[in-house]
Amino acid sequence: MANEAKKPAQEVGKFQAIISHCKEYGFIFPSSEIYDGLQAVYDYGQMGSELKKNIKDYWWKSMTQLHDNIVGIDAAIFMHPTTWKASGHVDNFNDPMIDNKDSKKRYRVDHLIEGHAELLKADGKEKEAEELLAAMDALLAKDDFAGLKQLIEDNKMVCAISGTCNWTDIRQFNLMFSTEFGSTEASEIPPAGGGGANKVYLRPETAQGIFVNFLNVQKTGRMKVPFGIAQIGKAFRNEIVARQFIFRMREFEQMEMQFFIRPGTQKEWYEFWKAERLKWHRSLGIPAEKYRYHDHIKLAHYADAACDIEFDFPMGFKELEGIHSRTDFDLRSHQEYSKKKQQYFDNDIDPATGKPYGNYIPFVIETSIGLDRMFLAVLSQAYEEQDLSTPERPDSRVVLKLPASLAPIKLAVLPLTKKDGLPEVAERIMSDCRPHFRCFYEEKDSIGKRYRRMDALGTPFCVTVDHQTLQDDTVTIRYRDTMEQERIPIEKIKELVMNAIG
RNA sequence: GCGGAAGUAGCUCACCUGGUAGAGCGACAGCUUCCCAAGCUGUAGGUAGCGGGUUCGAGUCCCGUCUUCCGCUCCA
Repeated sequence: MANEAKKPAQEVGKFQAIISHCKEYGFIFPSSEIYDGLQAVYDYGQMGSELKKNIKDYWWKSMTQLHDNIVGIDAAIFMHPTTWKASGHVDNFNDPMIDNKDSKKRYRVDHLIEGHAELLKADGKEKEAEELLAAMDALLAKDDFAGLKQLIEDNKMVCAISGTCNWTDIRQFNLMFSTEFGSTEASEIPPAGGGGANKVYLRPETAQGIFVNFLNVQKTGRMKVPFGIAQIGKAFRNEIVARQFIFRMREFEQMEMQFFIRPGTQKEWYEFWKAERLKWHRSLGIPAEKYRYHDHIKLAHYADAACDIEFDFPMGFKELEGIHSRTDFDLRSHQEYSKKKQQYFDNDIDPATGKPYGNYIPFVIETSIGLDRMFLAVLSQAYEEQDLSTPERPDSRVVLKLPASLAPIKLAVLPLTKKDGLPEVAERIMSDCRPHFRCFYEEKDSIGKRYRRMDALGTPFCVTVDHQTLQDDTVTIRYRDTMEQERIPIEKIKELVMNAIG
């Protein structure tokens, strides 16, 4: 990843301010806060859960409703343990680590040993290098950490920084959280199919729920390639360093879509979804310069092309969404492990041969966006501290310029005073609008104070009922972003808000 | 994981050299106010992160621990 210039202190301050704002106005709370919190876990509050849900709905609708060839599913978080063998998560993401006690530098054990093997080769000791790597593979396969440490010490492998051979014991870094399946602990009952048979994982990505249901959906939905399956759901990953608020959490939510295509067409579909996804982001009205692509050079084990859509967060440009060309890796792997064919029969005529394309394992283009990251992107883009001071007196406001379609509350209904029959009129407006979108009624405090409170929550519209309303059935509508207001008939309110929220 | 800083009311902070906690904002109830916060009255809210030690007495000194933030490291 390209190195970013450090954000100025002002931006760091803005990030802090956003975090505080989130807590103070009921968007996001630290998990289990009364017990000092749980590292890298957060709860969404009364406002945050609305905003989050609106982002979800916006994505879901644009993916499924607006694409005839994409359907949604909601797969379970628990999956058969073999799923994660097939996906490569068990083998590829369980990295034994070792620390040098002098330099405090941490290494992946395999990287350390492979590095040493390279040195041997450079010395012309090809045979020794091969033997070393073979010994490592054998020990890794057995999870023999003591043996691996012995191997490192026997070969006098030293830390590049400290130059010493003073190592800690080897520890395992587990990407996935695991738990016990069944009501009895594993130790009390004999494992059904070998050791650890009762161990299940909390899924580290939602994608596998889609892959294992590929044929279910294709057949029951009579889907024809190319088609997509979308899913929104929780995923869980142990993070080495989990920080930066909701940007990197241990429990997070993904919005993924796997698009199944004819082999050989992956390049064009990859480009298609790359462009399509950026279009989606821009449709929210966020400026284009806040986004950029970042192509991956080093690819994950399942991909033949990958890029991120990065967003200019308060702490710099960071990954928001990934678009990956996953080849047929996942379906092919599931076919091998499950012994169930994961093929699709394509009846379309191949112009090259004049015959149907026939049976094949589809290739896959994945779009995967972090819902929590999207939340943070939307919020940090919307957050603004404004200085409204006049020569007479200082004044300021905090406003969330959220897209109206995403705002937790769409309309505030405010009687100018709480007597003279104004609340009764306001209540009528509430009853009229409540079924259609989220409204908020407030009669306490001065009108200005109420406007500012709504600004802080990102409410795009406030209507105020005053004495003139009693005469001519009009109200003042006040716009959040411009703070301008105008007079409109009561019967126009609903229509105006509905148009704005799409 | 390493280094640095910080943890006192919902928020921002004060209490200097140890004597059983204060302010502003916010919240709530009311008054006032007829269109953009900080007008008036009243009320609620803290065993000073947690544990231990020193002391007649600790928010204040010492040790430990947890959490958060900043930097470095690491990372799919």
